[in-house]
Amino acid sequence: MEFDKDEQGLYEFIELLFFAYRDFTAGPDGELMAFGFGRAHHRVLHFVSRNPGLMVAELLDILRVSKQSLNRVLKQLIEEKFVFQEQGAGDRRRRHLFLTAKGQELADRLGAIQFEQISGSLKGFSPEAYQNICDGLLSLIADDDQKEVLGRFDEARKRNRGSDE
Amino acid sequence: MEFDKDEQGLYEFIELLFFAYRDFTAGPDGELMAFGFGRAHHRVLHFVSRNPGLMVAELLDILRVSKQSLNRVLKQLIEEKFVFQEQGAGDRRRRHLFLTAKGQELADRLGAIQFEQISGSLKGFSPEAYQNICDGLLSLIADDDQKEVLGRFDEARKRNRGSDE
DNA sequence: AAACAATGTCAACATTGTTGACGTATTATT
DNA sequence: AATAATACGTCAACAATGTTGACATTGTTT
Repeated sequence: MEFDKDEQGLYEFIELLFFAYRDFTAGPDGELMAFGFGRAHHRVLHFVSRNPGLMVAELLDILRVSKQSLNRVLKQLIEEKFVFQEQGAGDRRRRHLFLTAKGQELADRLGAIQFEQISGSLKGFSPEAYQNICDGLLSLIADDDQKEVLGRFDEARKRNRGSDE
Repeated sequence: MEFDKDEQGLYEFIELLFFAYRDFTAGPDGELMAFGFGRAHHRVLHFVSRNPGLMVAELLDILRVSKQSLNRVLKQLIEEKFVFQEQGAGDRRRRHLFLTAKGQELADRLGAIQFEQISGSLKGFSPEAYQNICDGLLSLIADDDQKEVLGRFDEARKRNRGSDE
């Protein structure tokens, strides 16, 4: 049996996604503006925080923006010492990205804001319902990208195994 | 019983929402570019299509942008005859927005692209799981806005009752 | 008449995206 | 060793979309 795909319902789904994303991303804006940063900076902080040692090329693939566009915000984050680079051990062309203590602190603060939003919104949902939501969002991601996303989830979980629990 | 709110899971949720929105909104871009339009134009076409007779002030509240920003794209859509205005019957200061035949055609084409994306992604989900996803997205919307969103859903359903079925 | 409301408009500017061209290390290939 | 390819950085110009501030128009309310 399948979900009900009447036109009304699909239009409502589109709008729900729009409004949810609108309200969800608006949360950390205040904190970011205090540093003269925007959402582009937030995205970099987030993904470097979650994937320490991330290469520029990988970040470009995640964000799907041009390297010039990324470089503009990355440069600021490096100059202002929120992010630093390390030359690759094997291949020294590669630059691995990490957060400084200052960068990690900001990333964590932004994460905490979003944690509260999500927790507040989804409290009252059963684990099964929550799992359905996650599965649904994953399915909305382009097929080719789903593996990459899940792969990074695994790596992050491996990385944080033992240190958190 | 509640959903599992460990840090890993919440970070993953944030990223799922980011990637889902990224891939979902990218779909209609090609079609839009053919007309020299962008996502801002798409949003106007979508909400006017769904809420014929919508006023400018309401559209501003939906999109959460400045009137100057909205006016720029709205002006183009009106000049190029995708949208037209009608003076309010009671209060003649108000401008009610409607799509022309050309505008409706484009809006429908963009809608069809997104319908396919969603249907393709969510086929295989049970109606219950689908309902969980919709409920979850709704909950992510700011409390004050949820009523407005649901109110417009109701109006749209009333408007289309009888004409579709 | 005066105040208020809904909309439109002009101008200046910020953020974030784009493309094109070029430079610099570093690594891989021939 | 020479050449090509890779990973990254950078300069410049430009486009889309957001912002604020100021002001005009028109219509409604008091």
